[in-house]
Amino acid sequence: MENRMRLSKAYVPTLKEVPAEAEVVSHRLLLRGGFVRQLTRGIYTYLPLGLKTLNKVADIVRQEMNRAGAQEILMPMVQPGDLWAETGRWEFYGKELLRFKDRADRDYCLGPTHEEVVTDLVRGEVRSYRQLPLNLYQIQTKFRDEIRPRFGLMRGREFVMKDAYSFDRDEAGADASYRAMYDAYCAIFRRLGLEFRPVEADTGSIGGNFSHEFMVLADTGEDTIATCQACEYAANLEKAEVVVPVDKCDCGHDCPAFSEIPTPAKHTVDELCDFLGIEADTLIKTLLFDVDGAPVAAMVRGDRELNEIKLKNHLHATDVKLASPEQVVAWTGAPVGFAGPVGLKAANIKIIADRELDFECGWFTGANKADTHLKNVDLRRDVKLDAYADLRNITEADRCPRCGGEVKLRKGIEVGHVFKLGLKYSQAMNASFLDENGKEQIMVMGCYGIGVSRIVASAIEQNHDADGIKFPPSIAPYEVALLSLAGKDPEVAEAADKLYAELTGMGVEVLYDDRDERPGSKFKDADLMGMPMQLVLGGKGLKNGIIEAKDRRTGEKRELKLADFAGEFASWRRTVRQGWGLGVE
RNA sequence: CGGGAUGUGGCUCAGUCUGGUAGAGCGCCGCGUUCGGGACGCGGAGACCGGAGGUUCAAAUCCUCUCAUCCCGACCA
Repeated sequence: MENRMRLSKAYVPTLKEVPAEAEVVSHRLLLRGGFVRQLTRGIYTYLPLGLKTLNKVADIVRQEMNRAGAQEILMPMVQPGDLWAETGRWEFYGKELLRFKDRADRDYCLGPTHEEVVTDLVRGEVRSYRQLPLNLYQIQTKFRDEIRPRFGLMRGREFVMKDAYSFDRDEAGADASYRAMYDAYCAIFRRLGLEFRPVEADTGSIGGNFSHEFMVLADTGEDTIATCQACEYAANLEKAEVVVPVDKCDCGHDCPAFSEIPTPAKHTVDELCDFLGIEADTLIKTLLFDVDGAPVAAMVRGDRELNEIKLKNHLHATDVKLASPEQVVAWTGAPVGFAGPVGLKAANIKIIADRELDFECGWFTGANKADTHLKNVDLRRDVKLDAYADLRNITEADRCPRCGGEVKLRKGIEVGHVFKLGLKYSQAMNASFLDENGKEQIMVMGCYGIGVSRIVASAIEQNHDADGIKFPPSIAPYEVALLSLAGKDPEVAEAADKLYAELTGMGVEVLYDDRDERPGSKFKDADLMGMPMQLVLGGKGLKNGIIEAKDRRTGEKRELKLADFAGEFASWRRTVRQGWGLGVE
């Protein structure tokens, strides 16, 4: 890879003003810094600087994947429809799958992921247990016709992804493959210089015992993760288990019989609390769901958030959606806002309560009657429940499910996901092999994704300031920005040229701002583009035999002696990299 | 898919309500003066105002349709 560039000759169109279409920070800075340009919604061109960074991320991913024993391949982006029919996904994948026909009217799609293609590849070639395990990966452009692409590179329709697929002879082998990928991912994100957390994640429709997401921590992230302050536990909010202290109940379940209270037009928890002068944690909210076509009432305390994923998993359901107002009327006999567990109308409606509701009584609930609620409800006494379950989101007031430590909620951006596929695809597509006994076995699969282009965006979301990007040294397009403030002074220009040559000779990647611009523009552009180290050579400095060095991350400046440039630079470089948690490579 | 908003030189915007034939700043080209945190002067190039149709003597402006882009939502009773 070319490791240097003169800015005077480079296609790096920086923008002084913020393009109107960009809302989030990474998108704005990528446009302003001349890294990308948008072609159409969710689809971007990578300009030289953007591509440089993208490739650096890809290289780190590639090196660690290879180190972990995976082998790189490149599969086609265009895939035949009948392959997708084999796994049933031609039917189920939905509109994210961009479909089209060729001249012979055959069905094709643009690959949003490659389980079908890779399984087809492997089933054709692998016959014996001796050929397993196998881990194949690629770094490739994916296309998903997202409902709503947004945030620039963060959620594009076309994006670069590393996807790996492992094939093992049995569960134990699959576990080992999974572990190897988990470790490789940790190594990757450490080398990228990003603050990240592997978190336990919901396995979604794929199923399987466990799955981890790799989250880059950033306040602008769309995901919420719960992390323990004491142990290693971290989980996606949708997965994080809530532990209820069992000694909490001291009410004796001896409250008086429930009775109706009039609550005219009080539909929401807030309205009800204001009206009755009570706290939200003394009432139960009852949410009605259409679960695979059947009615379900789910209850959580008034101040809690119901977690739909937990509900879905508890019921082993495939489709959970909030009931429509019509369904609510049909099932409860009351308009929306007055549902409660006592006397629910719908036949065979399932009633599920969050676990913590078991430890108190005297609840306020809806009465299944317009403008009416109940007080003094005791779930044990008054309701026939189908189950208690962990249904709500964890909060910072809860304790770690592993060690009881303090839990903090943080925002993150999902940049990697590892999970076990089991037999889902290998069975559907008959990817089998013969074991030692000559017996046919189905391969056990795993799949492992990293959003390469999303990493670029999330690195910026995590590391920026008002002036621009602060790239970690490992993925900055160039490690050093060398600014020549020569003006008309040929001596400075000459000295800067020499430094440029010297640095590249030392194997340092340099972006050399040799443009005929005023110093202010160069400073602004350098800060914007985010190279971690800035070297500024001006007339005064040259006279005094020094060059100014600025750490973009901290803003800290120091002066390096030109007489011992190589030595002083090397030591400064070490300092800067250490600040990023990186060694010298 | 529902809601909201916006399309005017490369970029950011004004002009639209109240029709009269297009403006500013930045950027770009030339010359000169400048040169350590986005300089200044003079001269210049660049837009059939997203597209189509309509109303009108006359449309960036009014009407209809359409295309594109952005934001919010598509779960908390």
